[in-house]
Amino acid sequence: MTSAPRPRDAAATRGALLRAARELFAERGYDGTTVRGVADRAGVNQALLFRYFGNKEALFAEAVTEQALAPLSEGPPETLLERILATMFDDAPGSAMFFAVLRSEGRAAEAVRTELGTAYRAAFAALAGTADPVEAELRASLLLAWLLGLSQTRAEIGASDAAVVAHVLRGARALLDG
Amino acid sequence: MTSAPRPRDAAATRGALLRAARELFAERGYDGTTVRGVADRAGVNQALLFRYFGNKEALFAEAVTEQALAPLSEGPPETLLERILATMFDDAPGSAMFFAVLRSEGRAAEAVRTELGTAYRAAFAALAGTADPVEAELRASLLLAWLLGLSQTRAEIGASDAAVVAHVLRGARALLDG
DNA sequence: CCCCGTAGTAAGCAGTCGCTTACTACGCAA
DNA sequence: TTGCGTAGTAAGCGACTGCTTACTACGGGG
Repeated sequence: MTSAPRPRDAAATRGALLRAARELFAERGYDGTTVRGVADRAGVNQALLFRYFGNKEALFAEAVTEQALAPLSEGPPETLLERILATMFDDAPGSAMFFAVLRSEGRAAEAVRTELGTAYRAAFAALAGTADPVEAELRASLLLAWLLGLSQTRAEIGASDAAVVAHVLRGARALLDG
Repeated sequence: MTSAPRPRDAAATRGALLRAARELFAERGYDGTTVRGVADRAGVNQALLFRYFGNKEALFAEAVTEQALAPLSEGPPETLLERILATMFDDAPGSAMFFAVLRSEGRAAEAVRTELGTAYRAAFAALAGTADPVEAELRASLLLAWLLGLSQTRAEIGASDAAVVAHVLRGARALLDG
């Protein structure tokens, strides 16, 4: 019952590891994700994970950063919030990547976290209805906090996704406009 | 350099463990807190922690539940939000107990988390400006999510606490009133 | 055909986790 | 004074963590 060895395809193996890592990091955050878990889900020997990525932290950065930044450049800034909310209530594996990063505590994921946080804060600040940049950034920070909290309590909100999205959109608009 | 043995005072030892546990759980959440860390901070042998509380989960429940529910009965409902925000930006150790609970992931802390979440959701729902109970609970859930997110990103919000509190109070009012 | 770079594997190391066990020693009651 | 319940201690168990090492075996270039 010993499984057949993996085909010798380094690129495919790397890709499988990245995909598995995205799913698990999104699901459980940094600390809650295990390198053994990633390797198992990818069907890849654990040692290969370290050969290709060096360590868990580097795997996290590579697996997560690009995809988490994607919504920023995937459409017009005015629809950023809608698109984020859509991925948040999307059940596709690894879709809520952005939130997995923010949720990941510990020093390990901190670099990625501040990078992401800064980028999104700037994007939201640009949407704020004020000329004062300090005020704009504050409003953006508050919105970011809200999104983070929503992503974490989403399972316990006993309302339809559509209703939640509608409320959040309205509240966010009010928040950004002061 | 062996330290003197602890005086034989079970109640004091138990109390020291509870205090240390509250500080660490508030600081690092459930998973991030170690029973060894709690025992060390309390200056108590690790085995005593298990004698008095059974296991980590029971220690968490006993240390945290009562204190986290305190704001609900400490003043009039209309000032609940103000009081929560005050403790959130209070630097006293273990003051943000409520948020430590919500932040703690994993099945272990789940019982306490849902208990707390339910209680606070009900309290906020009662403050909502709508007769529809479903709508009220939805607004309460969204507010709860916001508070959770704020407690986690508070360190990265580069504005004065007073400004944040003012914004949140205003936003929360708008959210609850629809 | 053989050699060697490299993809893949199996096993295990050191450290940490929650938790347990076996023990010492204090202090009150008989 | 002796006995016993219990507060406190030291050590370690098994499981799990991130990571490493020593190895096998595939496959293209000389």
